Amino acid sequence: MGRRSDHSRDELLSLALDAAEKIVAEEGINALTARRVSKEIGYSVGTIYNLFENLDDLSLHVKARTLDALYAHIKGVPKGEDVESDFMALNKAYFDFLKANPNTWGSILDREGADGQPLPDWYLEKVALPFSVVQAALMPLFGAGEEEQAGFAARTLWCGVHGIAVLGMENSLEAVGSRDAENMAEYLILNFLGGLRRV
Amino acid sequence: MGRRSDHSRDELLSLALDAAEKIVAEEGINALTARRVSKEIGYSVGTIYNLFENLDDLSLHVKARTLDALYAHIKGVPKGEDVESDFMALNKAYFDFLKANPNTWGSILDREGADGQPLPDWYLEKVALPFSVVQAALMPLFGAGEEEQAGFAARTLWCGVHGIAVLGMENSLEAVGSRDAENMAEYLILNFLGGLRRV
DNA sequence: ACCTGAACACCGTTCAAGT
DNA sequence: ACCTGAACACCGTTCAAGT
Repeated sequence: MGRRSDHSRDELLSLALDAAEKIVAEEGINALTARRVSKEIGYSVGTIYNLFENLDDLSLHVKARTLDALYAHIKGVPKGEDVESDFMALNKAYFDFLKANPNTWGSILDREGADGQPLPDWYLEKVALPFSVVQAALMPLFGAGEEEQAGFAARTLWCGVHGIAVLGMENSLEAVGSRDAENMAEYLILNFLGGLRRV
Repeated sequence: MGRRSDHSRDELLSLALDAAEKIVAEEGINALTARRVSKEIGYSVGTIYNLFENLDDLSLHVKARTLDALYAHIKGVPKGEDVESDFMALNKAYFDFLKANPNTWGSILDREGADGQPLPDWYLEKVALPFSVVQAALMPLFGAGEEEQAGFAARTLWCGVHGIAVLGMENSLEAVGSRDAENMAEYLILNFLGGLRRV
């Protein structure tokens, strides 16, 4: 036994997260186990617990990577004058991302505190970033100084889109009578924007 | 060992589902295990597999009970002339139900086919019932013969509300900057209805 | 015909023991 | 200081053996 020093702590973290990300991408979140990751990187189980608090912590870091990738993917979406078209572009970028990462997505925003623990701050900040993109796209419908209201609208709208996306990417939208989640999301967005414009 | 005939098959099903429902209500879906249920009803693990295909099947039956209860809870909500107030009442009934059954709710509409299996028909029918209530409440905004379009709108809107509810009932709406899921749902509904009226 | 429980192949997590 | 792997207390699922 004993130290190996084959890898620095940072390298080990990278190795473990790469392996975990791959497992989730290929086989879904349920295939992610500490033992499996340890085997994949050629270290013992104990080492995983040296790197992460527990399995929840490990999976939180995998999700954080996905949030980073999502933010990178949507923040560059070009914007024009027309709020409606901007949102359609945003919606498309969002669904493109989900389709490219169906397993990795899934339960990103879902329950974390299986143990009732609140989510750590560094994670909450990552969750907030994609919402800030939506908020920015919504600002043309709000006056200067109404950022807070726009933020509320952004969270409302995108939680709704997320609900549709989650039910759509998993198979249960069939349960609900449609397989076209992306169209439903567009319909939700357009009517929501219509309602905002109506005032 | 051998048969005991203490209970008929139907009684056994009832006992098992009652026990399972209680476990989920008190400790969440993750506490539901075949061994635990068997212990609770005083039979061996094997008997659980005599009653249900597997743990997924058991949990699907628990969720089905929850859907029955939800439908019973919202189908009697009184309706007036005003679509907006009808929907506020519906929204309140929905959230009252979720608050009363936080653990039991959770992942009702979520991923079933962990194994990739499609959901069974008897379950899909139970999922559809609550949506039919929403569709009915939406009909004043649609012409006669537009049932299908109203159905699409109902699924869109309520998937959105569900998304907000799921993120709100679990703790992750804090991740999103608000703890008032019910208000967000109302805001989503009112603007969506506003958009529909705008045509 | 039903019910049991040992058996198999897994888990998450800990921690004494090694280098 | 790091890494190991046996140990503990669990899992889901199966199926020969009992009544």
